[in-house]
Amino acid sequence: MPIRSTDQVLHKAAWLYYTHGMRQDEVAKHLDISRASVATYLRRARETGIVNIATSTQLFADDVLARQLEDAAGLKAVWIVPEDRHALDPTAEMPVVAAAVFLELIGKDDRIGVAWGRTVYHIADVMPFADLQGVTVVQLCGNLGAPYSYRPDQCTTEIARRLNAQGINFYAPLVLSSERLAQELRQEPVIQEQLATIPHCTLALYSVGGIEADSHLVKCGALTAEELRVLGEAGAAGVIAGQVIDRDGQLMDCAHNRRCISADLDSIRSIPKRMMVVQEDEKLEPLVAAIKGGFASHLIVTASMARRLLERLGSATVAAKTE
Amino acid sequence: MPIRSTDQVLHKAAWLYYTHGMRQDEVAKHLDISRASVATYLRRARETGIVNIATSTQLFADDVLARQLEDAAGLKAVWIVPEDRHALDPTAEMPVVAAAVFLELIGKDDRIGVAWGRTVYHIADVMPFADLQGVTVVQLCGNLGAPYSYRPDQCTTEIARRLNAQGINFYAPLVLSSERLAQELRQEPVIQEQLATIPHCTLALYSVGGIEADSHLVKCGALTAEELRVLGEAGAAGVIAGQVIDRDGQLMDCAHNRRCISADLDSIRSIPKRMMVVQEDEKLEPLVAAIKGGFASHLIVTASMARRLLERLGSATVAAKTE
DNA sequence: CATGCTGTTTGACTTTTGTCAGCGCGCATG
DNA sequence: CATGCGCGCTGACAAAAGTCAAACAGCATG
Repeated sequence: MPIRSTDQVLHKAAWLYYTHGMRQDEVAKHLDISRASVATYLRRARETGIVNIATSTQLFADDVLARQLEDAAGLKAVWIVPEDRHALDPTAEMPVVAAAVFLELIGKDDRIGVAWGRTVYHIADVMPFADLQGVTVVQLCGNLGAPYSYRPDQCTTEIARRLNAQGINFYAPLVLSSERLAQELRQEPVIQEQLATIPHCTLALYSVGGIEADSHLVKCGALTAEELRVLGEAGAAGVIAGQVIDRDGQLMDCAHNRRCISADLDSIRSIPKRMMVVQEDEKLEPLVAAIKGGFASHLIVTASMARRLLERLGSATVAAKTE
Repeated sequence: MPIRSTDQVLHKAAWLYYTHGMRQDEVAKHLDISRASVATYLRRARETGIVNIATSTQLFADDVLARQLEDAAGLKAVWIVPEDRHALDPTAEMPVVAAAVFLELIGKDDRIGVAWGRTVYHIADVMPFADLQGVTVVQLCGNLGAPYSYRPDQCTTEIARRLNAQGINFYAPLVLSSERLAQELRQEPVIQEQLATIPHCTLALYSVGGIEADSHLVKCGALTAEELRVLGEAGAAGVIAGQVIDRDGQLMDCAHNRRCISADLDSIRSIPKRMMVVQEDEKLEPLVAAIKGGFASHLIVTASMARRLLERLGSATVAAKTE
């Protein structure tokens, strides 16, 4: 991206207006341009992330339910998207909340792992622009197209672009047709090096996939509905970064997983902040598995999902809580 | 601070207006209140930090001088406050820049050490309000009043208040009249525990003090001008968190330091992000000492100071030069 | 139970900001 | 060297946001 001479004046206008609280006409006088130009500059500054306007996500974290869920599931923080009738559409709201929380969780010079799926795609789509030079966004899983979404590499790239951060992709398919080929590809230095950096991430962003016939993996052609059904009978409960996990959140020992090029599950688990976002009501069981598997430290769900999850976990970990 | 019922509606108004981009009258309709109230709420939301409007400090980091200084002094990042005639008053500007940079450097759940001095006081004074629950602000040095400034504990408290963070103080004088008493006080559990948490800080904010007759320590009565003059002759070059350091940034072996209750210098050095802000033109030598001593990783200075520092460090590889 | 105090809400008014057609300048092109 | 094209700047107007006095509600107090 070329450095435009206007960037400097954009910055300066934004600084005087937002940080010093000058009025637009004062800024205009100071910079010796028309006020109309100042207005234009300020809009551009907001659009490009030179100026960042963030609303605290406290609103969504301020909930007894959130506290209870944190305790019951051993999570670091939970955000709840309300669903009462005069609230906004929760499905549309969730990615917005997720994007805001995500931005709050990012620190300077963080390395962030981004996985893939419908949810992540929607989050990328509403991600505000910011000026986070020094941040690196890395791709957590191999590539695969889907009718309605970006590919994983595009997802990573889009988020990096909006944050003005560095995006690091790797170009391998998510699934290969043979285990041998997958193994060999994983050994390739260019792939191996990339995967080796994942444990250095400080933050991960993903959802958990379901294992129904219309799940993301099936829609994208990574697996057939039939294959997934069989896996389900064998104990599969959800999908993390393209890999199938069982009800305890452990990697399934199956052909699909062996043919997959993606972040190693233990690497993901070792990332300090693991931000999981779940939109769909049907994903209770996958989410339970993901939590058991240690894939979430920060969780964003709807109120109804939170209640069901709490109930589900309450009976699962009866011994853990008193009072 | 009591939780007011209005906080919730404040949050909601801010969310709809800033995150969803609704107009004030739309928000008013949505919340069933008058537009004038929405305007009031939004101002309060900004004032209390529920909404955070931050301008990238890139403007001040985008400078060849900054890059050169980073290389020459081995610093992680440098911000330069310009001094050209049609810029704002650099003395007034520096604390504003420092506060903005400081906010950018803070991550969720960080522990921040704050020292004391005129500069830190000015920074606290222009610190924007933010909603950083989870952040902890700790006091780096013992207490001492000064005519024009807060005490160290008030400085810490003020910054914590503005960030909506937790402030942790310790109540001991900065200097005691006898070394024995200082030593005994340092052993006190309540003090010792506090000092022990300092190496867990992720970010420190301070300046470096000078050793002239009108330096901060003298003005506050911690030392007489004469005592400081003698220390200067013995090789003192600056002051870090109340403690006198020599030209290499090492703790001076002197009575004052032994009578001081403050963060151990090695603890300070072990903090990953050490943000040093220097306003005064006369502080070149103290700053050189502080940099040699490893007390800065992030530096904020004026353009002229940056130039002099660069020159000084260029020839610094030779021997120390007295003036 | 009236009284004064404090803090919130609102309608009406003022100020500030957003927008957009049109102008002017630089630059490539015939 | 004239011509036309693209782009950024501006003036004037419309829209939105800020402000304030007055009304009001809650609450402690004489």
